Amino acid sequence: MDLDARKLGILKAIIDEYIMSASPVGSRAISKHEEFNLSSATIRNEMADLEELGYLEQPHTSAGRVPSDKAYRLYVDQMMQRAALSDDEIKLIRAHMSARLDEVESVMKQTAQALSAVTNYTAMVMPPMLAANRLRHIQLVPLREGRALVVIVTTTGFARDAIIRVPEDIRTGELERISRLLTERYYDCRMDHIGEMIAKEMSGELYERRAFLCSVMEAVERKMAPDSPNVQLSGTTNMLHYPEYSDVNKAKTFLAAVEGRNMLYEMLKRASKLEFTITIGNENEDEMFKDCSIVTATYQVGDEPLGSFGIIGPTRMNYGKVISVLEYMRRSLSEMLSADQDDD
Amino acid sequence: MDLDARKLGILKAIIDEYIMSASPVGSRAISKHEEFNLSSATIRNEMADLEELGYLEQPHTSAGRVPSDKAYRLYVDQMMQRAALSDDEIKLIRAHMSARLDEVESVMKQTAQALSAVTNYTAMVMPPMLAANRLRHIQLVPLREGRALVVIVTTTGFARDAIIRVPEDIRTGELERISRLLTERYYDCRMDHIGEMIAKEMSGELYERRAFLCSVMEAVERKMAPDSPNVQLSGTTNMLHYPEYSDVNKAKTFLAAVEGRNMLYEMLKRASKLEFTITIGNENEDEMFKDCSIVTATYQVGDEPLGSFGIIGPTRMNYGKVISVLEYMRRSLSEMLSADQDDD
DNA sequence: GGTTAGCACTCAACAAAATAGAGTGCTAAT
DNA sequence: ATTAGCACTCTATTTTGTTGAGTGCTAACC
Repeated sequence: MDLDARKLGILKAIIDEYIMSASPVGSRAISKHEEFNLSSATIRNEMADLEELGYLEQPHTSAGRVPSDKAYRLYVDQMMQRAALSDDEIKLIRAHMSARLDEVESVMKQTAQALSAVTNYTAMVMPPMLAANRLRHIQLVPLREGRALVVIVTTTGFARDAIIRVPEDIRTGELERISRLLTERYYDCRMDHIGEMIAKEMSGELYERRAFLCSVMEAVERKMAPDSPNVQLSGTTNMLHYPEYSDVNKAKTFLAAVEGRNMLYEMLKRASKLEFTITIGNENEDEMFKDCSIVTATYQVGDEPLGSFGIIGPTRMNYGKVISVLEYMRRSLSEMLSADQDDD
Repeated sequence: MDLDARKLGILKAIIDEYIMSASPVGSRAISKHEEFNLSSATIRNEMADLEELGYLEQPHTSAGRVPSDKAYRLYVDQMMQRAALSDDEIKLIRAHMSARLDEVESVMKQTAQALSAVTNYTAMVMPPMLAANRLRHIQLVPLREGRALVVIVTTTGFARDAIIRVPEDIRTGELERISRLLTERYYDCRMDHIGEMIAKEMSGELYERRAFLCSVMEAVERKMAPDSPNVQLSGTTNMLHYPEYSDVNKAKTFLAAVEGRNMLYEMLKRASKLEFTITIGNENEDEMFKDCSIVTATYQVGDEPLGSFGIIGPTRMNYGKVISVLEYMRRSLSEMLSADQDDD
């Protein structure tokens, strides 16, 4: 007994139906599909086979069938068709993204909002990893005694700042000189290489201040790396619409898992190595997400992946739509970041 | 019939009991309090009176009584005693605040987390309004054609940046000169006065660039103002622990209201004019929060209020504890911001 | 007068029993 | 290979009964 075309068709019909309705699909419902033109009894036999093959599950005898994770995997890999975005959906996304986008953080926020609004699932967006960006400007600003603010600007217009300690023997004037020297020397260098380069620096004024400069770069690097609390979340409560979460406890568990953000951050970081990922139910390592599916995409400038973003929903998720939306967003986000970041 | 001492005592007992148990309080439960030494029948009579006076409500005949918003108001104004923080609670707060606090945003985040962890309600923290801060340094950094990044640092060590448009006729060198001029001229001026001052500027190089400088200051001012998405939220899911929200729909409504943040932001902004505010149930203008109570406090540097933060919980909230916690946080936050913001 | 015991009454909450309906698996006929 | 038919299973829903906490009122009590 193997998966012939008819079984595949029936399986797809069941999955499509279940994604819509969220309740077990019976043989009668499928037998009504005209393209099969089979009686419910025949469908029943096929369903029994599909169950034996591990693609369907029965919540209890006398209930319809529910697709297994294995079935969703097959569906995603082979049978699913992408759902092109409707004009309304594109309009909805545009509406969310139309506000001023002069700051990366707000782009991330709006992206998350747009994603959750179109899909009705939970969206997460990881801010760009700036390691591959290049230095444009570095400025040390003296504050009160023994403290200074370091501001870094990259060629793509991202700025980060951090408060640092300044050794006693550095006078105010020198900070300005160091700023100029650093900017000059490391202009257009990859951010993640500068620290190393300074450590190796062998000559001139910079050499003498090496220890201080290393502490500066350490602070900067800490700020360049996106960290878990910076993951933008939106639509966490969307999940409460779905019958899967009509039980308050399930909802609580989900929301708590998501609120922590750490897991999500780890997942997104891992996912940023691939253009797209789809992880279904049990494929998720994390116990909390065993009955969720997570779809992610990566955004980039040129060939350099900057970060990733994704959707969390029930395994019974509208994969076709979600993937289309992510694809659309991936493109527009990448465009937005590599082209202008206008201020109005 | 008026509120004599005995009625007041009974009312307080009922409120205290209801805050603990969340279920309607019956006459027998109160008659067991030794300090009254009255039979349940007498209590029943008193309860009937209290109901007539509007302090108690009955979910249905044959259920106990539940305090009304009016009762909570009386309780908060006159009968409540503050609950001093236990050592454990202080330890818990410290644990949340001990991580590196080199960035204001992370202080806000941690404050929110600490608040929600100690109180088990939902916490919100509004970032500081920097209007009253004074300028330390301003730097214009050229990016690609026609764009620059402006970075502002205040005496208290806050930094903000924004991308701005630069007119064609300004050469790169001039940006540097303008930076120096601005820093020199407006050093130690209140942030919210600089824009005005520039507009009035009548002489020298700055006069010629007035239009450009105004656009710079406009961008800066936009960034200085905290906005609704920057309100830090924590413990939104805490509410799901309480029986008030065991119904998924109630939970959904609450979470949706809170996720928007706009309302919260508006409330916090209004509240930042007062040291403390307590708003109970119906006193909340917003329909969504008609069965919540909101307690806020303001943090400041010197006499200047910077922003405020607060707790949202069921009207049946442990007011004494919440107020103590907010008082503690208000003090430590104000200290933290006016003293050092160390980087380690 | 205030206080209290006593009692009939109310009502939500829970549990047990009855019913309906959707769906299955199997068998025998086509 | 397909299908009609039927007995069977099991959940979900409705119905009915039961319990217990709590009330309001009255009449007795101090």
